Amino acid sequence: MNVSLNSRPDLMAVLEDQGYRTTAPRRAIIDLLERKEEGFTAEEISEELPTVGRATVYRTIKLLLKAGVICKLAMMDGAPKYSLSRIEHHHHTVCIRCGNVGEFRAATVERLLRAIADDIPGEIVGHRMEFYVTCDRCLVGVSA
Amino acid sequence: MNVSLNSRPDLMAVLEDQGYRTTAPRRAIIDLLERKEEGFTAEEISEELPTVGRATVYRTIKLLLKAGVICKLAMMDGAPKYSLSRIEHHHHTVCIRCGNVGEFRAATVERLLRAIADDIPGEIVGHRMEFYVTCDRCLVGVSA
DNA sequence: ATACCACTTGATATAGTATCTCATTACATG
DNA sequence: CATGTAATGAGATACTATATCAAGTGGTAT
Repeated sequence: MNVSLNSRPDLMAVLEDQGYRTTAPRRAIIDLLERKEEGFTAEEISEELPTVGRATVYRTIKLLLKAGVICKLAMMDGAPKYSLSRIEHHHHTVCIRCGNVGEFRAATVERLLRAIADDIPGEIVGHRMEFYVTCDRCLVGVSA
Repeated sequence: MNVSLNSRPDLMAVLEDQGYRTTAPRRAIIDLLERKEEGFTAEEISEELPTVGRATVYRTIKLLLKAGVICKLAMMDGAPKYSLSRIEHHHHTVCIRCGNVGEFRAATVERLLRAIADDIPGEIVGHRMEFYVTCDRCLVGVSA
């Protein structure tokens, strides 16, 4: 068995566990996503899979979002982008130059989130946190 | 002089300082915004000012955003909302039930932001942070 | 194998947010 | 108060996403 070759969860299996059927379009979308290492847009997926309807692309993305295996995040200008979730609870860095998405998981953030709950009136049900950066690669590119 | 009656900056004056003209549509929009205590959408403003063109509403909002006197934030589902900036560097709480927007400024957040810069590769140029809550008023309403 | 039927799909229309175009209007300066 | 430029409004357009609904398909029980 080659399961251990890839530590990422099989996205299709995740959907199956939730009772969704394995269909050709979903396979195609998921196969493509699993090869995207650095974030993607819905339109990009749709364009790269001309045989799959746009609605199906958006529907599948939404299923994966609900399952928690991908994240939706916002570029600095608010434009949406998606990213595979590789680690448990994390946040994102987005390069404002090349658009690449990174994940990080800082213990300080976890502590902050707990501490902040006391400062905020009401009951926290979720949060959103993104850091916009110029990534190392782009920093080099600029000076080159 | 009644300047001290209101600690908020005069939004029109802010735009004037940047070289923008004082026009009737801008006055109307800004007068309305200054009475909005809990966040607003662009469409809402447009509907409440039928005599002002939608494009002008969006244009003016964009000017105020650039000037930093209002903030654009995202509801949990990604829907955009705007809010007057009352305090210097702050973040937002958004009630997922009633949509009201709150501001908070936690010292812990400031410390986090500085600490996290070391954990993140590249150069941080901005961030986004929103907390989704059920506000006290809605918590009460639920149990009532 | 095969028939069944609910789940899925794709094409299209539609919704929501926002910007662009460009002829017309109006501000503020001289 | 004439003038030039900034600003406006109406409508077209872009972009992200969802709704609709007839047609197709996957998984299950024969």
